[in-house]
Amino acid sequence: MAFQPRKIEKDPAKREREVLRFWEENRIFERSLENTGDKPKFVFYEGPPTANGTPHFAHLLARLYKDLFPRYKTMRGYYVPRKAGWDCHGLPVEIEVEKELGIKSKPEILSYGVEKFVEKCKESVRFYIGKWEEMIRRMGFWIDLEHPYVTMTDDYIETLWWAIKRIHEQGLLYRGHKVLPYCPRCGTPLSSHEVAQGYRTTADPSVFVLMPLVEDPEVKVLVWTTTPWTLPSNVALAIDPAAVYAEVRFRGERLILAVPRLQEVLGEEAEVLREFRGEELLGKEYEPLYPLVAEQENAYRIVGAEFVSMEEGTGVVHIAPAFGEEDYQLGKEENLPFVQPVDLSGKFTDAFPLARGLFVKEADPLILEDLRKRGRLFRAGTIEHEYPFCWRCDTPLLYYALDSWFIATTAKKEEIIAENETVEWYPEHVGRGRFGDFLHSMRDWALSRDRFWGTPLPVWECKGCGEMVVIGSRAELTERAVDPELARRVELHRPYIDRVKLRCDCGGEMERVPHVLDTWFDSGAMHTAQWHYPFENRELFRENYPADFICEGLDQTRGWFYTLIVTGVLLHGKTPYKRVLVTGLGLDERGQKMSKSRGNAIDPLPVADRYGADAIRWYLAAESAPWTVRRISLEGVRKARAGFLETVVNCHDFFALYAGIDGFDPGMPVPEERPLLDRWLLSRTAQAVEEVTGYLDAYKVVEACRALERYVDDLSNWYIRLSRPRFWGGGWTDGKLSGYHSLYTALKTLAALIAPFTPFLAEAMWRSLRTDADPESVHLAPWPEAGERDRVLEGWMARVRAVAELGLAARNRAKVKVRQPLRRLLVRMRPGDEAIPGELWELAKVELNVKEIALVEDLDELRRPVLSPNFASLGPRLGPLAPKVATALSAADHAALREVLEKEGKASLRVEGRDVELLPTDVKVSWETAEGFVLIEEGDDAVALDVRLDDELRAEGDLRELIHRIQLARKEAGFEVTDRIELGYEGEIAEIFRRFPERIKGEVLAVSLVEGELPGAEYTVEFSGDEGDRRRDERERLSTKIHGKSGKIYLKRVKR
RNA sequence: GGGUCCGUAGCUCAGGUGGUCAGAGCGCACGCCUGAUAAGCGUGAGGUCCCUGGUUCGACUCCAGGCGGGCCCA
Repeated sequence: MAFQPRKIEKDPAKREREVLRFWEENRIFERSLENTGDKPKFVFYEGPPTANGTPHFAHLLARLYKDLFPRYKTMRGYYVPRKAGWDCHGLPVEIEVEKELGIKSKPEILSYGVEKFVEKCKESVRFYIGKWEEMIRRMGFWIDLEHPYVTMTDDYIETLWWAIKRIHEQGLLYRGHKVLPYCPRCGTPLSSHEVAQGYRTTADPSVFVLMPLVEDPEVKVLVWTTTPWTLPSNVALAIDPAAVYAEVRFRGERLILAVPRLQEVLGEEAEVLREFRGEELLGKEYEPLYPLVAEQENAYRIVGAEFVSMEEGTGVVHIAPAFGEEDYQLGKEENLPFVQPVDLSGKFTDAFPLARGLFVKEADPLILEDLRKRGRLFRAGTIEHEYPFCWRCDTPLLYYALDSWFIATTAKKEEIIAENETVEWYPEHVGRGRFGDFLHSMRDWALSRDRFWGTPLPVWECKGCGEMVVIGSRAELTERAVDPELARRVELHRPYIDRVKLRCDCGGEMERVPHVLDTWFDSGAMHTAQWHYPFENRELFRENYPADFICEGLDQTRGWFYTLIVTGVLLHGKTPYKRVLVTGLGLDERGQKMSKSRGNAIDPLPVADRYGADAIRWYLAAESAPWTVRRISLEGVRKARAGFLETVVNCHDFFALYAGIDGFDPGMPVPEERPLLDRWLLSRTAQAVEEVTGYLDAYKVVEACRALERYVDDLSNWYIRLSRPRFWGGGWTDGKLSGYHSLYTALKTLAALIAPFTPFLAEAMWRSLRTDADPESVHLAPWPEAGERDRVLEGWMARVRAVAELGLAARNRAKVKVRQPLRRLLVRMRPGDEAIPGELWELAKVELNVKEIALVEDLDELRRPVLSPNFASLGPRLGPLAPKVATALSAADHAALREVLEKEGKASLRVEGRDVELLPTDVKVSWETAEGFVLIEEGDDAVALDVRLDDELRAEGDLRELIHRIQLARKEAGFEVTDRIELGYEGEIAEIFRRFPERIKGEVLAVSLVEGELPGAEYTVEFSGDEGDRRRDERERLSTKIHGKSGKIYLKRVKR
């Protein structure tokens, strides 16, 4: 097939859909994996999206890097398998289904039917997986969606069971209590984000009670609480051992409380009897309010705790382990008894007869009244504070110790921390700081949930003897099942699995405990469960553990990053990931966190169709570091396209246009001698390859993007801009051929370099540029090797370009159009300038449209200093003489005076017959450039442009203007760039035609010039308008006079 | 309350180890170019580099404190 580059489709949606179709029809992704199967592995783990909502823009962030690096590594010759994954279980899924069914509590689910409910959950999950797949495909994210791991499959669950059993075998699985915010009406604990939704200000009791010390009942410890109903469950008092406490006399009573609380609680009335440190109180016993714990020597004593606050209460905290997280922890540390006279519906049980059957909050008055009667109530009032309510039913939440299963992660804490030290974190501070800190403050993992849709906890218990067994596989289940046939077939979800009973050694029957697993365990164990290890794929697992690279949002610190490393260390003794790239949060344009519930989520698909997935990808990659908080703006996406992407397309299309016209083929011989401009481009291209490669190896995406932007700018605004004339001429020259080869190499390299970032555009370019010898897809191509650099040439070119820019600035200042040729540009020499070849200066000459560039030692001849008096200095020193000095100064020889001042540090000036000493500070120096020059100085660089015109220059200026107009006319007439024309002219402009007939014919592809009207002209322009007037449209500008000359031209295409 | 990140032109953001680093892109204004052309280029205006101290010959850059914002956790 002949080499045939073609212009790139401008509509991004259309372009990208074509590329998607190409990828699909030719199985490019699959083949990129097949081709690299024997290469070293670069292992990637997919953090599974929770399939309970539609993906939005903020989700793209991590996704982008999860695609970019695998693509890059693949091109670098690694094998990068990418198994997709879906996180299917969990409360969010249940809530989504509850909404759909219009129900909102556990009892309602039970009456709806757990089986039907669970089936609804599956349906919901499948629906959202479809939504995610659509987004992933459209954005060009390559991941194996055909063979994902799906956490709700029996195979996946079986591995999780195996994992639980392994953990149990290490003695790390135990049953305990966890205090959770709990809704007694719904019968379920709430997750933290649910609790956060339900906080509001409410009035609660504010109660002070008296706790007499056993050693001296006249002395009473003062204790404060806002939940009187927890007082019956009190088992201890906590104080801060380091704080100062006091015994005071107050209205005849002797009370103990913390000194910092004294004023607020008791006011001025209290008389301090003595002060002492809290530690003195440790171990003292007190008389309980309600002795629900009999004969327990551990209860009703004073203990120390870190959390005791001096901001509220009395500095003595009432401890009820059943009803507070801190209380519970303290209870465990101090081995306190656990008293829970409240059932799961929030009502007092027989254990507390006084309020039996009453809802706890309703029992408050009863308890207070009882305490008052017994003289134990010191004071009772109310307080307004923030308290959480159930977001579904508005019941006040209770902090309640629930029966729960734990993994003793703290037993492996040091090992986990040590493993984390080996992980490369980007940015580093997340690993050391946020994540490191979190590991140090590790608690045991509360593993179980009282819900329906999750991986069932594989623990069976005997109703008879209480024996417990952990099941680690389906085989084991079948072996012990009362009904092996059922066990062999049963789906491992609730409610199905709960029908499986096991035989107990005692002869009794075992039933499964009702819990399901925290969903984080599901995704956290994906490193193993994705392979259904150890039941299958043992080899695959070994080859793919640990991952070289994972990438997720910062919010996964306590989520996936944590659960992965915990399960990894517990199951395999080693971190499951070597390298983590953390992405920041996605905010909307106003800086609000983007989320479905806020209603500010942006759907990526319409944006992709409007600007292109590439534009979104480039915007996200180039805008700022992965881990920064991003305000996501559609305007930014638009600009990414308008800026970088369009420029790349234009560069390519320029090549495609001319290479097509000339029939260039990459197989053509490369000329021996190549212009310096081309050699520069090749060196510059090598530099770009080096930079982008280096940055990507260091996971510096923004820097890589910036390097690409600089390169494309050089390519477009320097190389192509200067090379255009080479491609215009007909026929083949070495220069033209070399130009095509150079540009071709640059573009093809560029296509490869941008492939990980903007895979669609890269592919479109590659498909246009590839030859039969190249891979079909840029994503099957190897990463470019950096060619040889010529740093000397790079330096020269940088210098020449800087001079050209200064020259253009000078033209700008002089308000002389580039179209008007000028005589010369003077350049103040810098060391090394003399070595720069004329060929390079030639480029600047063309760019600046000057006849000559002259290097000179110094530009001072073209300017002279103007000294003006500095009265701030002269005035104070010379007083009335100052104005006279000023007058004398204006008549002096400024150049000479300045030289003396500079050399001697002072000078003398003749003023009214006597000499006055002048100091450098006495004058201000400004410069006046010689007539006819414009001088521009920037840092050490200086140039002077000679802007004087002579007849010859004017005539050439006229010529250039005329040619420009004729070209405009051709375009207006709708001619093709290759069309040859006949040209007629008349009027004042005729003199230009007569003076430069050949140059005009050559430039505008005219085969003949005719003075006078051209018969059969297709297009006519009359130059008659006033040039001074701006703000005209193109057509009007075209028809103004040419440097004051009017006239008329006629154009006609020549039939081929 | 603890941890952590951030606070630089109207907007989005860059600014290794302290000394032309006060920058880029976009926007705006004004020009230029025009055979890449519903593209391209240049110039300009605009900022107490959050505040206050400190270290230093010198701090946007280091230290301390504060203010404001985000996130995680209590």
